[in-house]
Amino acid sequence: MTCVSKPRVRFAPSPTGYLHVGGARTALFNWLYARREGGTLILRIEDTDVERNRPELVDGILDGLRWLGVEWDEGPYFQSRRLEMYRAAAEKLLASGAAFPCYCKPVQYAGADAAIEEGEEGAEKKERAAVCPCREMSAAEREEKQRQGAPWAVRFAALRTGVTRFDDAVFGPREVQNAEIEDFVLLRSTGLPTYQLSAVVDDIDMRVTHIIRGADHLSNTPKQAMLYEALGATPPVFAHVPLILGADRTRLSKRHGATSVSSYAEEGFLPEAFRNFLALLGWSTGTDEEFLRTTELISRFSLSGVSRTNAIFDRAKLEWFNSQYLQRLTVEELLPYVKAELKHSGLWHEAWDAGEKEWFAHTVDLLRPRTRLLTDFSTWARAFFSDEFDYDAEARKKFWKDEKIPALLGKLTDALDAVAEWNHDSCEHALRALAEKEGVKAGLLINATRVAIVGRAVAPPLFETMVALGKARVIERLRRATPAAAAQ
RNA sequence: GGCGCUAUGGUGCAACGGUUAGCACGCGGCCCUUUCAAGGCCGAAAUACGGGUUCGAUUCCCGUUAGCGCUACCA
Repeated sequence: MTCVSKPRVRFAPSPTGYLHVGGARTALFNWLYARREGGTLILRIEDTDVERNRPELVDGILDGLRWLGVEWDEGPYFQSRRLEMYRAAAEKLLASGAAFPCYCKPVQYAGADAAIEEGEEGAEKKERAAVCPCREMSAAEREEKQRQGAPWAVRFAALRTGVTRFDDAVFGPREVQNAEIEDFVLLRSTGLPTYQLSAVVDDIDMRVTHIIRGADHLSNTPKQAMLYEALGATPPVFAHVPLILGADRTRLSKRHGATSVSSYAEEGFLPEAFRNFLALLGWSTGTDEEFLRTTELISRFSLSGVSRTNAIFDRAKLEWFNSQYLQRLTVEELLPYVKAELKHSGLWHEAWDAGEKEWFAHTVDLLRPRTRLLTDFSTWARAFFSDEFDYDAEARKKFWKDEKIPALLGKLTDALDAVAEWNHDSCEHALRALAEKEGVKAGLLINATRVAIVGRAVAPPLFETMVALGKARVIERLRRATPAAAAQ
């Protein structure tokens, strides 16, 4: 038996924006793989683009990962603090002839294609020869350029013949004609490395064994394979995962609404539900199973189950997963999330963590079958946690329509006030007896009462609601609602 | 433009040469019912197109089309 060393994987975001769902899914796959294989997850911040880099966003990305439950074992490392390494690598390549100094002007790119399509004046995409002219420059010419102090970058001398191969755990063995690969830049004229260089140097230095990343990097992987070769290192296993697209099949962006992980946290999604949903975007167990808790996700995860087709982010399904978790978690598991939600909306009372702990757990349990998002606890279920709530206009219109309602509510108040032992059955008995005596259907009174005590048409079954609220509250709210009903 | 990847209902996934093409979300209907959910049952809905290979193609090969990606001194 050969002893296979534990895999080392990494998630390497660049701080040019928040943590979006695509990055989150990549991070999740890396984490699942590391946990499944008993390996190590490294977090690396790729902040080598001084133009687009926004250091203040790093904390947000870290927070997003923490919320997601993706825990890294090493890092975060910052590429901006490892610049010497990249320079040394570039010099090594320069010395070996695998790279050369380039004095060309940077080619215009940003938005060039789009600008041309829009018929923009003067927009022109400049074509660069696959082989940079500087590559053939004589030593004398170079000296001349150096003496003039011309800015220069380090460019990789891509192989011109033959093929470059690498294996992808998802897409299979790949083979690319070297003639297709251009002389790409390794070190900018500013001395900062490009992605190609810094990623490879770091992955070698950090002994990364599996690179699990978005399929947008698939086309550039041959370049990196060449770099590994030139640097005298063995390439790791590559595993490119399909991209996540918006409903219009284009790459997810701000236009598609919420795309940041933090926005889902704020909207009231449970991290575990989000993980379950995200894991199934581009991966499956190979069976029909879908409801997979995190421990199952970890034990079932495998690179061979990763799909090769881009997936569209379906919010409706995410919401379904959330409602499932809201219902299937144990109350104990759910409580901390509800507590955080109520705290966030200013409805939290410390007593619910002390003397009224049981009441709180019971109420959450009562409410949860009707919740889809955590925020439901502080929006439609507000009346269970606060005396300050309003009467929903639609609900009043629908259930306080009958002119007998105000009188009935008044009589019900008296009947309930007379109830000695406040429980489900005594409340039900009092209400049904009144309905029968008044010759109205119980449903009429039930629905009107629900609106009166919680302000809306949607709530758990009435008598359970009454017990949860307690006698004093119910009586007080009925007295408050009766005139409002009369005004209806 | 060049190079590459992909292609099963509206969406996410199954079926990895032989199934009445399965599951889930969403959608429609019914049941349950005290509102609204949840739950149960039923239903509509797919192998992009054209050629091969094969006794037999969703599955293998080629082409077309479409989508996406890369083609930057972005990552």
